[in-house]
Amino acid sequence: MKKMLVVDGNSMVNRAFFGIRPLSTKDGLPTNAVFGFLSILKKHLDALDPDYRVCAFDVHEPTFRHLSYAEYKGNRKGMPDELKAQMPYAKRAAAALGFLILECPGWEADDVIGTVAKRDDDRGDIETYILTGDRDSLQLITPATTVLLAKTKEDIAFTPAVFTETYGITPAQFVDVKALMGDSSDNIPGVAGIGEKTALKLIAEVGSLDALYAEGGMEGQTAGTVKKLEAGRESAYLSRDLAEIRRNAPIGDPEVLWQTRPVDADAFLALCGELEFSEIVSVQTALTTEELPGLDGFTSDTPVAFVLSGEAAALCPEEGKILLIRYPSPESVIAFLRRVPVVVHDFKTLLRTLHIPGDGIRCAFDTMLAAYLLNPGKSRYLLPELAAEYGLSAPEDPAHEAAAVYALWESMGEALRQSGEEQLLHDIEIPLSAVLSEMEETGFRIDPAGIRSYAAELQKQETALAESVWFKAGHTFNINSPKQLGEVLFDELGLPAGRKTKTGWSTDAETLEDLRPYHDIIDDILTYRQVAKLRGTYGEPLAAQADEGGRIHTRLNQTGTATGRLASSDPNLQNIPVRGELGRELRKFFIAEDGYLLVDADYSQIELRVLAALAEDVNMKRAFVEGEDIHTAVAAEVFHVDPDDVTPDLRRRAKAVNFGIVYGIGDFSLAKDLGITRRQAKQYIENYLATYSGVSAYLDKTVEEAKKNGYTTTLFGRRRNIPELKSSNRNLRNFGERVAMNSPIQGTAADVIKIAMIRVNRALKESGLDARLIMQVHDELILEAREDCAEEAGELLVREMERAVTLAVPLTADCGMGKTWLDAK
DNA sequence: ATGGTCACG
DNA sequence: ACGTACGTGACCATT
Repeated sequence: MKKMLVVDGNSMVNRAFFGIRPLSTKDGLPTNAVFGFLSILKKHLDALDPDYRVCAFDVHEPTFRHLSYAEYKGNRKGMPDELKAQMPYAKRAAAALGFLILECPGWEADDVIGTVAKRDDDRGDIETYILTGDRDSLQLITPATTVLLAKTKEDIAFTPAVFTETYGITPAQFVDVKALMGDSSDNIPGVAGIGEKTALKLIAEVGSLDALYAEGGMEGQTAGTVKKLEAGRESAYLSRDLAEIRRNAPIGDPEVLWQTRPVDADAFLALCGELEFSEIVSVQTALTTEELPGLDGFTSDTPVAFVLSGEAAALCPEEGKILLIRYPSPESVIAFLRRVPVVVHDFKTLLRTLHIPGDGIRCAFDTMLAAYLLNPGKSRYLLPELAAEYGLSAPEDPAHEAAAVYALWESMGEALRQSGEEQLLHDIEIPLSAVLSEMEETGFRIDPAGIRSYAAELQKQETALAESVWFKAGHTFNINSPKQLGEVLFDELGLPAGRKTKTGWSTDAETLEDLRPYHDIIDDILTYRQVAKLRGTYGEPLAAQADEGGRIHTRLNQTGTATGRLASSDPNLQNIPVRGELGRELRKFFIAEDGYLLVDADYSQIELRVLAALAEDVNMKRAFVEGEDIHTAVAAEVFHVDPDDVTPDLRRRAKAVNFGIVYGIGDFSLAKDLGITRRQAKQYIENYLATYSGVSAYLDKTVEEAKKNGYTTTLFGRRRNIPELKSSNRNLRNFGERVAMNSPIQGTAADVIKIAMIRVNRALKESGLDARLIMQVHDELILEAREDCAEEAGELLVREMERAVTLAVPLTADCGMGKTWLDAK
């Protein structure tokens, strides 16, 4: 759906005139109405971001088609000269902001607006928003037309539901109410003696003016009311004609309404100059020339707090000085960013908004990334909330946001020095944010048609499986509902129930696996689940998110995890199936551009290598230095066998132990994972910790320090607060201990690949190879490289990943390439 | 909005 | 006696 904003120009300029204290240029030209009108337009453009913009004006002073000029003058004061003088400027202002100006001689602005709204409604694919201060327009409300009624304090958005809630009638009935109650300001007589209350009550009860005046329509009304109605019948019908907004004004070619009009920065600038809106003009000039007038001592190496929001940019070069630029052209913003270092909140989004790479743009500080480093446990890092945390008042417009960013820069910079994370911000997170912006912008090509046919095949299987399940259950039910599924399995079929969840019996795959021997419905349910998951999560939704070029642009969230990892969303490309046969097929549809190849490299055992390095465990380091297979080496040690005698099963067990160590092991979970007794699991762990005593000592030390400090740190100083360690709840405390063991390992690995990404990106640009980074999956990086560059790009990729940091153990990366993600891995 | 389930590292 | 491996995001059903 497209959106259109239709503004009642006279009504809004009028409100601005009376609502804003007098202003004028030094020559005496009044400007307050234009200034206020601009603010109103800007506010609504920001809030609504409409595709089409129309502003209707009365051609002359409001006239009333049933009154002579003398009568009109008698009832309404003329427009003050101070307001009249501003009308041409108001029209120029609206035009500069991309509004189509509509004026229709002999027709009121209301009629023009009604006509526009009707044409939008007839087209059927436009949401229309009418901005006016005049309640008459409420009759124009439809499901697709909302009236934004301007009030002194706030606007009310009248949809049909809101209108009916407020008045007890439908928008279409409003004219009939007006016919009865009249409107003195519009010289609509109505029925003498009938006011708003009675009129609303009558129409709500009877339905319409016609019904009221029909045979028996006044039954049940008081004698007095009936008498007034009878006497005012003719006046009522005349009033209805007057009150009804006409929707056939000659406004010309309808297509003209549905054209998008860019903001005309030059015209806007010229207008602001004439009206001496100096604040706006001086800064606008600053962005388009080499100088920033009015900023003493401003050099181009001193960072300025910068906020780009909607259709305004704001600067704060020093405390107490804020500058607002309305509607700067993207070119001028980009030129500015190339000249002056900036302090921002969310650098990546700034780059994405402007669709530019980060090269040549100096980001001196990012308050969002700083806030994340100081406390990575939060779910969001919104500027107003951050400001509140640091005792600043809530910024309500871009200019004050810039002021808040500036103030936060000072206090957070200090906090970051205190926590030792300053380097992390400047050397890793900020440079990385520019890399992520480019990756998001580039996207990952998929084969939407391929995915759709894959999804259609899954759909067939899903339907067949559901029917089989229903047949075996004896009736249909929603297999996707754990509640209904539980009832079928455990109540009706009498299968033995296992674990409980908060809401009922568990039906997860692990539980169902144990039930396989009892009933052949289980097999179908498990397969159904698998197929439904693939179709529902990775089928149609993924295909639908591709752009015209077949590329999907995931969001790589840099502040989404407590450990320092990235998170991918909309869609999540970090959990595309790979483990299962059927799911892995999906990777065939993740492809390279024609003439290009995907180059995929992943770190080998990065978390265990990081653990060996952090723990300085000689035994484990030796295994990696000598290039041993770590799971085999651990199996040999823990199970006391010769490395040559390690069977695949022993290796599998050792692998599970290794995972357990990284996650903060417990014998219970290891036992469950391996299907062995708790006693045996305990023995495995003891053997492990005895063999790798450095790891054992390291984990103890890490937990101890975390308890003392309240946080853990990675090799590069990234912190994670762990308040759970102080909990009186033992489960929570245990959880805190596991987190303390895991976070430095997972977090350091995250630091390493982030450094690698920055290096890979830089090296690729310097090499001149036609290759670009397109995805990261925690220990894996994916490039898209032109076929003749792929080999070299792959070598570069592996080299930069392996050399990203120097640890006490070597880092190795394995590389593959192919047309599809499946082939490349 | 929350919980259950399941996809990934 | 108790609960029980780290980190994510999407979908569906239910409230």
